[in-house]
Amino acid sequence: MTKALDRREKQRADLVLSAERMIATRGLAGLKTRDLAREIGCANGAVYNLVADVDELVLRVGSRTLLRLDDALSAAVRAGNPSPKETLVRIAIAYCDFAAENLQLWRALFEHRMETEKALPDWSVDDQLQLFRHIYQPLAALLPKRDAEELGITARSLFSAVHGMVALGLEQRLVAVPLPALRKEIASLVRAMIDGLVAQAA
Amino acid sequence: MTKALDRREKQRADLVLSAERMIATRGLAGLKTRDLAREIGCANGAVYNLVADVDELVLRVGSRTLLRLDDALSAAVRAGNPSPKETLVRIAIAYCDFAAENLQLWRALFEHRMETEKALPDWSVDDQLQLFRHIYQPLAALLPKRDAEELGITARSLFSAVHGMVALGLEQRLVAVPLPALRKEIASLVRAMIDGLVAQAA
DNA sequence: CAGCAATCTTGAACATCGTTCAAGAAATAT
DNA sequence: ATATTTCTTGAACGATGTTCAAGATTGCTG
Repeated sequence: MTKALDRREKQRADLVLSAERMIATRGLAGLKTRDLAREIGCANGAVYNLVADVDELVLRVGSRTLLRLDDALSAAVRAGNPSPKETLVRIAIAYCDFAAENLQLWRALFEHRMETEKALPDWSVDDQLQLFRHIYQPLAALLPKRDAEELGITARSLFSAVHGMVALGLEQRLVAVPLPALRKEIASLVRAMIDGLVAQAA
Repeated sequence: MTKALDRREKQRADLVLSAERMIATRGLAGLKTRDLAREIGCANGAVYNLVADVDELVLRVGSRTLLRLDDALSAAVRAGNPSPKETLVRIAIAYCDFAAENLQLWRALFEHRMETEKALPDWSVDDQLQLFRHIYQPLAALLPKRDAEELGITARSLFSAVHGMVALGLEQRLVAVPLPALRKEIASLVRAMIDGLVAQAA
């Protein structure tokens, strides 16, 4: 009994890893159930014994990506002991670097939710909310007058603004921005946003 | 001779309009060639006499959306005669409002480019570059020391940041942000960015 | 260990797409 | 009026996500 379930569990893990590799190399659109089945050595129909549908699979891969992103941001904060302002700049740069290094997986995070209207499972929502905590703490130090709710909103806005710069910056279609230039732009605008916010608060 | 070409031209326009309606009501994923053919009264294969593929169709719809967006931003700038700073805030709010009012069509603008790897036709790229000019002028007034290239980069960064706030803010999945609250957040952060940029320049 | 029941796995089949193309219809030229 | 060119049609193709009845496997019991 447990033997069979263990095997299922292991095969499910294989499936998620295969899906992750496939998205990383061919993009979200390149994820095909038949190819996955071949890679993990089962019939294409068997994929649906491990996972309800591809949506769940993409969500599971997304969860892993968010976890690695969280690690990357944590590492950026941990290095050295800079001012709150420079910590926020580091987080922004780390976000940019992570997106650049994990381009397809990072894109899948945002491309996918657009397609489906189904509600996200709780574990997936939790993953996402965790990201803001990196921003919250340094922001609280910079804006001591703001209450928790205001800080939460501002943290989300800051994150969104940086996300936008990274998203459009890495979109090579329009104007190809070299990565170092993008990093500089982001650092500069993050500093401006913080300076502006602090000045407004005074 | 011209008779047939005229009819083609008219049917092509019908096709684009039908596609626009379909994207607006059902989203980009709800765009189906067979439904389009039925709506404009032709065989499904005939769609490919009017347009090379759905990509081109989506791009044509996108061009119309960008044109309307441009109009909306122009109108926002024209109203009253505010300071450069408040002009930039108005542009940001107008962008947010346009996205909210044209949610599916606006999303299609960014969802689509992610899927295809083909190079965009020139007319489509031109449309996009035009948007930055609204931001460029007030920014130049605020940052007289910067040269044209720096201003262009900063204008793009500002646009990207606002885009990010709108994109994640209208994504109802995570935390539902009421539109008025989103508008306030955007106005506040845009003012902060501008204040910060001006202070840095001094 | 044998036999039975429950469960899992399989791969063929289904529905839905975008896209193509040979054949027939229509328009134009002679 | 006829011939030639052009356009239109809708059936067919190849992919793809998903389902499901039938067969294989596993786990339990005497």
